[in-house]
Amino acid sequence: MPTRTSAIPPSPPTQNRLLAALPEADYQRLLPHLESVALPLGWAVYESGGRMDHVYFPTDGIVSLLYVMESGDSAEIAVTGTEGLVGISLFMGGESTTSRAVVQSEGHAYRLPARFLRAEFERGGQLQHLLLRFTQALITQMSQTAVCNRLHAVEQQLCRWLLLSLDRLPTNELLMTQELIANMLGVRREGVTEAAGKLQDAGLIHYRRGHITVLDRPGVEKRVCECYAVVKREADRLLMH
Amino acid sequence: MPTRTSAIPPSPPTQNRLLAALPEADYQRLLPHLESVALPLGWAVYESGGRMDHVYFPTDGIVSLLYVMESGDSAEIAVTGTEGLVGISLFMGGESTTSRAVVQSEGHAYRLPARFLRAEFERGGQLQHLLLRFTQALITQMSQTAVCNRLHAVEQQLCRWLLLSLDRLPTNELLMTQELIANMLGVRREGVTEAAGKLQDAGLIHYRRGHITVLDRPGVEKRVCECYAVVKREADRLLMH
DNA sequence: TTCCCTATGTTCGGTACCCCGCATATGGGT
DNA sequence: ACCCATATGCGGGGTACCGAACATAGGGAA
Repeated sequence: MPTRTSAIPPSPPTQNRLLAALPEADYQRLLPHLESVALPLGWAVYESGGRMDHVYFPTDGIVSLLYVMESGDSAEIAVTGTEGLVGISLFMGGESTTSRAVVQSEGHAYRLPARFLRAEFERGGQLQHLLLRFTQALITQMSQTAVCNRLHAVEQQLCRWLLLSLDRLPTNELLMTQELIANMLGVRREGVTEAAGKLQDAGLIHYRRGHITVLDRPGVEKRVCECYAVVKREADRLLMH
Repeated sequence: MPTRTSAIPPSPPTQNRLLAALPEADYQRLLPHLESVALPLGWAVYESGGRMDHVYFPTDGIVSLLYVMESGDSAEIAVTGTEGLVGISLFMGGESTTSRAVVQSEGHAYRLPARFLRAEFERGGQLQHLLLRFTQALITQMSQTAVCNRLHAVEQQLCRWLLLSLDRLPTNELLMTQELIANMLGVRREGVTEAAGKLQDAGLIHYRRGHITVLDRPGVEKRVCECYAVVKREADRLLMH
């Protein structure tokens, strides 16, 4: 998994919005320490409770934060793409988290050694500011996931998931099986099949064996619960630079 | 609601574990700016999206963070007591959050003006460190709430809720109606009645009109899902001073 | 003490989702 | 071009929870 090279070519660090928002001086200080890495589909950027040596700033692709129960059941907690980073516990002070980070859509990232990030964070400037605001956006996403999991139907959650994914991709096509989506949403695969079938019947999406294409985004937005808008609006507010 | 004084007498600031963990110099600097306030049952410490002027460090009582949907349905996202504070968005940089903070069990807090907290946070010392570690513990709690809401039965969630509340109270008795618990858990009141009935039949708890007493805590711990232990362990790890 | 508000108990039908098993078919690899 | 791993479709039976409506009873206020 880690050796295979990705089909998508690497991008400059500034394609990550956090890195792009840094003042030039800060950016130049980080630059020599940024290492380009591929994010192959399915790769676990970090495991639950595991030691973390780097933070990852994606320049494309999507990383899911999810929790895996003892039983093997899992559920997604939040997603990150180019708007953020993976590894907040390194500057939050915990060194590890209870969740797992898995590449949901392949891409690339620039990674920074933990001690270096911490040193920069301690300076307390714009980088710290940006990282904390991103963390708050992530908190909003987690909160809304909790609420949505409790109160909304699978079909609405699928819509939310599709839109959150689309927001982090250059195309309107996702490479993703219904089985994997089920793992993310924490429901049975058949539940996803049924919900996706309804959306397809309504002409909103089209899917075939591991590919999902959103044909009518406004239509999906009409079916999604308010959770999507809450997360989106808050992310825009907090990450607007 | 805000004018009624609480039945419980105030406590020194150091009864809040974050304040107690501060180095003496930092604590002395904060002390003149700490203002004692009552946390009456049901009071909204802050509203969703509302302006926040203070952070609150509880010395007793419990504050719930919850989200209220457009429909009026609500669900709890996390709880805080003496181990933490209410108002993380003030130092995270967002100034407001999408959730609401409500006093679930009456008590007291010391509050600190926002600008003062920010100034102290910018110093980057132990206070910053403590606040960020607490925030990560809160993130763990939110994540686990999301997972638990998706995968576990109401009875298990009730057990989790009872234990998280007990951990923040000096007694084993909660003043709380089933209706309010239902709002927290995001389920119908009848669902709580049924789950609580089972626990009472098993001799684990006893309840009467707005009072719940946990008689057999180990018994409740045997019925709870793993979510409680995950949250507890992570909180202990992160907040151990 | 009495009254009445409100917390709790109970029931009924409906539905969304689960669990299990198996059928079908797609499309990448050889 | 073929094969086969695997993605998707479909069914039946079960259960947990919902929604609404109503009965009962506890206990604070007068």
